[in-house]
Amino acid sequence: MGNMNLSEQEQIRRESLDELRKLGINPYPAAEYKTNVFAQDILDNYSAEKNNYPEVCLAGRIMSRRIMGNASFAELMDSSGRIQIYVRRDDLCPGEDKTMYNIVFKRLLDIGDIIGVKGHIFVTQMGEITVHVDEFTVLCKSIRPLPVVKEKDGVLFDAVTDPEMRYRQRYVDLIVNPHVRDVFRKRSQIIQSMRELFNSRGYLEVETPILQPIPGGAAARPFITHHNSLDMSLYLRVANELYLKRLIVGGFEGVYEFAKDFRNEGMDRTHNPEFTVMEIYIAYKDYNWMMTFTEEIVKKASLDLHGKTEVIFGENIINLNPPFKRISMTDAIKENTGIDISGMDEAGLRFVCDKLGVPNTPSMGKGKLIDELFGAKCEHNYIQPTFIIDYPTETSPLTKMHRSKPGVTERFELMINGKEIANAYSELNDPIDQMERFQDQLRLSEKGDDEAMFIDMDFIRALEYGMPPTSGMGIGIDRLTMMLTNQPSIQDVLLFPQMKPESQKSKVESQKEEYLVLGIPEEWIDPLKKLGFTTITKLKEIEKTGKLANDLNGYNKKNKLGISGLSPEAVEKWLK
RNA sequence: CGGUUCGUAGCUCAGCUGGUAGAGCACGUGACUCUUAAUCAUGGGGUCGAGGGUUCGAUCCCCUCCGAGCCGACCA
Repeated sequence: MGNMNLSEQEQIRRESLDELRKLGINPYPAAEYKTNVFAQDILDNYSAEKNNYPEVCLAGRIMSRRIMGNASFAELMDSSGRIQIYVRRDDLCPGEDKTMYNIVFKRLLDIGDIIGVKGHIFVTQMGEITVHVDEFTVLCKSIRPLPVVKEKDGVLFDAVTDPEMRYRQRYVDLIVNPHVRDVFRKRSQIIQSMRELFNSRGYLEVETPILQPIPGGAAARPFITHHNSLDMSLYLRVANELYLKRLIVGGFEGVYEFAKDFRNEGMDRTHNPEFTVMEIYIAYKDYNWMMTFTEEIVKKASLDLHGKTEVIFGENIINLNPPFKRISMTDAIKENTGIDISGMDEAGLRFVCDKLGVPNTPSMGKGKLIDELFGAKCEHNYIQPTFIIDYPTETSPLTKMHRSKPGVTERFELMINGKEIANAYSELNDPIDQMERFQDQLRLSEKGDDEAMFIDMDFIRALEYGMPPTSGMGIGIDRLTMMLTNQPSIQDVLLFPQMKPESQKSKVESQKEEYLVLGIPEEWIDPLKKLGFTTITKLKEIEKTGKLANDLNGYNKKNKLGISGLSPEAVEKWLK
């Protein structure tokens, strides 16, 4: 008896699994399978004259099959790519016993199965480099049918594009959409490129706490968790900034961390609750130096990835060749709105916001209003890389005051494609100023700003011992990857983007006897279950017996079951 | 959180004014020793996202819920 919950194809594959075992073939062998080549190597380097691949051994997943009488073709996909294989019955089975071809290869293997093959290379009449298989080994039987994607002349047929399937079952996405694997290889290359640069400068890669007693370093709603033995709340970090600066206090010249941060905010095309940021802090530097360094980081990443500094993003071509434009926030607002806000007080700024239709609330102070203005009217216009510099003091509580301009701080954000990619400061190292800024944040919080920062007294204590002048920078790895791989959604650069859980269907079913007891004829039990009445409880809930009789008769007719018809009265008796 | 579109076979999708669903691929069986979106013949496969309402009858109309996408709000 097959399992009711399995599809026909799944049942057939499980039967194949059993048959393999009966033939003495372990469908999930334990032993190492030694390969000596990847598919792409062969395709790139094979030469018929040199016969440079006399004996190959490779392993991969069967992606397509073209079965003929006594010889077949299939495609094998390994981590490098796909290669065609050719299996001929009399080569595979030189003796009398043709089981391995006739039964195992033709009948028991399926698309999705993983096998290893040994053989030699030849070129078909159609000119395709192909592995002529002398021997194959079953390495893993797949019992769930894989979506079949076909391709001709570069055009895909039946490609899996449903985002829900792609993100929930990323493993399937990675199997059937090779370009997806490529995006994640590039993501890794970007991180590698940055790490190489930092290490070559002698900066130290470190790890700092993810579970923090105070969620400092950024203004964002945190996730809260609980530590049982300490019996205290802990927060998942929203940033690692304050810990990295403690390490600069401790005497390291430069420290960096590729960090997962967590923010309990909304999700959209550029936001995921957990995301990756690279933060770096370097002693004796300022934000001007850091701008140049940031240019170098971005340029190198692009060169390492593409060999050039121009990248295509959507409809735009972005030029990542330094120097990038630098413009102060005030000038940016002037450039985009024609309004010069320099020297304006809170009331003046609020008037400007209202005039331009920028939403604002009474709890917003000067800095916040400027920020809103920039976010609503300017940010999206900076497609080419642009450093926006000199942010208002109020919204930059960890940043040093500007050396000459009053009311602003030495801070920059790098905008590319209208989105923030990086954020950096000349770090505030005056402990008394820092304490006052924290207290300002506390006052904002009391005024109703739920994004204001917490006060971290231990961080103040560290600054009191003295932190050298330092510049720090954080760069959003997800967004940088999006930009460099031309992906419009953050979900496309995260292997496992956050999703709501799938609802689990209950699989409880009533037994046959329970139906019989009610006087339901045996032949009607299956139709009842098929119509959704998998439990007696569900059946008892029905009120219109006429409809049920109608449904059952309809099912009988449709499926040509040949059961004699039911009257509504008979059905009514079951449910009395 | 609001607006909007969507959810049908393993996959990609049709489905008319409401009458219990079709195709291609995939799968089963048979044929075929260079195929490649293999081909030819033939067959099976569906609680039409879940629940409720209207109706003699709902994949279709109405309501609620679940999940997804897009747009907006929020997220400096």
